[in-house]
Amino acid sequence: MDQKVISSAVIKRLPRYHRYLGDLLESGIERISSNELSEKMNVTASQIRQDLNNFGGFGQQGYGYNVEYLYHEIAKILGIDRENSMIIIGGGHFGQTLANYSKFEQRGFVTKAIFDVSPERIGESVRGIMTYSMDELESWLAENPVEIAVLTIPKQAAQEVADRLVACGVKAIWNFAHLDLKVPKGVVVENVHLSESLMQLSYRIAAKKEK
Amino acid sequence: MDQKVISSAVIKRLPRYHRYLGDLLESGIERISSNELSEKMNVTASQIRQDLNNFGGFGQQGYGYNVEYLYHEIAKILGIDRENSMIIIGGGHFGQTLANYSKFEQRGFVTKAIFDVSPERIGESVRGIMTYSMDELESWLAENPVEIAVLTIPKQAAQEVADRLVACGVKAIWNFAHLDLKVPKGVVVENVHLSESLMQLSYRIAAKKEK
DNA sequence: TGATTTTTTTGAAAAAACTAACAAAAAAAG
DNA sequence: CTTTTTTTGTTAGTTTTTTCAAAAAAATCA
Repeated sequence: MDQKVISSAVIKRLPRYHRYLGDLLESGIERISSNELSEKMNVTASQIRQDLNNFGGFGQQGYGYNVEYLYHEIAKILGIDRENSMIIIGGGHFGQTLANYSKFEQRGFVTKAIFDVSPERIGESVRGIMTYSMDELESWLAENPVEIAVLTIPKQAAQEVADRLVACGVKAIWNFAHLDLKVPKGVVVENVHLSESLMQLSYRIAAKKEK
Repeated sequence: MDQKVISSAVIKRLPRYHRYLGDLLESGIERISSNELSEKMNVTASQIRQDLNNFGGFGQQGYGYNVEYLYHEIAKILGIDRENSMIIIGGGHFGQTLANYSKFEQRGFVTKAIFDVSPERIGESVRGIMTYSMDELESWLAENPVEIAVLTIPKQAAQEVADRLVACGVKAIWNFAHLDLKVPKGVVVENVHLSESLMQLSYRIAAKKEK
């Protein structure tokens, strides 16, 4: 029923609000006004208020926002107030690094398994997370449905694997492969293209030199 | 002299154009019109033409764009037509993974050294890239200036290290630490906040369920 | 209680991003 | 060599996003 579409510009800012509120929470600050927060975060107070009001009124006139409450409300909006289970496809350096990264777990993103094609990796485990053969993908997922599949495989294999994941009912892909995946409507893909990020940095270096 | 400021929305799209042109080049296609490209990339032809025209007229009426020429021109704009040297600060899993990733090298991003605080890592090497002590950072950089420093350290240490890097003349930081770095004007920072990316994915999963 | 603070909410203005349209140039066709 | 077609470069128009302003409401604080 909550049919209003929130612009992606707003969504992108939410995790940052959440982070700052987490920092405030840690330093024991109980309340904050949009004005104070705007100074810390270097955005306008108006934008903070408007962003938050997309989801409801979390503040109180004359008081501001309760840090802990707002922190948890944003977590709810972001869907990180519950467990999100993940599998990692691709047990190479990158996949293992992500499996190793315990910060994700603290946010509720729990990696359940790693899948890989190469026989020597199968059976290995990282922090207790087992590596299975890609052949077992379908049967494993049938028994253990997950929210998110993380793709850390070469782009040549990525589309085919994505198709298999979608066929197994996976509805969200965190894609590190350097291509644009084609998925049916209803499946969400979030891309992390590191080389593109690096190129943007490079552009800004180059652009500065020209001046 | 080239004082026109290009919007970051345009910059973000350039690497993607470059990638598609690279694919076309590999499949031996010599020319392409903005219309054909727009179909492949799922953007409007108008946007492609306008984006490119920010940097000059690379096409020809009645012909379209020469794939190879445009590919190299975009590379020039992005500053990836030359070597960009990097150091990685933080020799943990993530730092090592990035050092291992040879794709960056193919694009001209060459990692020269890794720096770390923990004694057991110092002296280790990844693909011939040596790990040095953080104590050696200043002296090493004095001898070997680099374009880009990659920060893959915990956020607690990140600002202090960034300050040291800036003091050594580093002008660009690729930041994986989960905080907003404060740097003087003239230093560029490109953030990769993986947990924020994951949260955006999580939001989209949660938002879909509500319908 | 009454003055003050600060959000909520609305509306409008300004800026940014995107799309559509078209003249001009080149290529292709006849 | 002329005409038609293609397709860019560029301008104008539209939509989206952001910023700004201000009234109303609610809570705080003295």
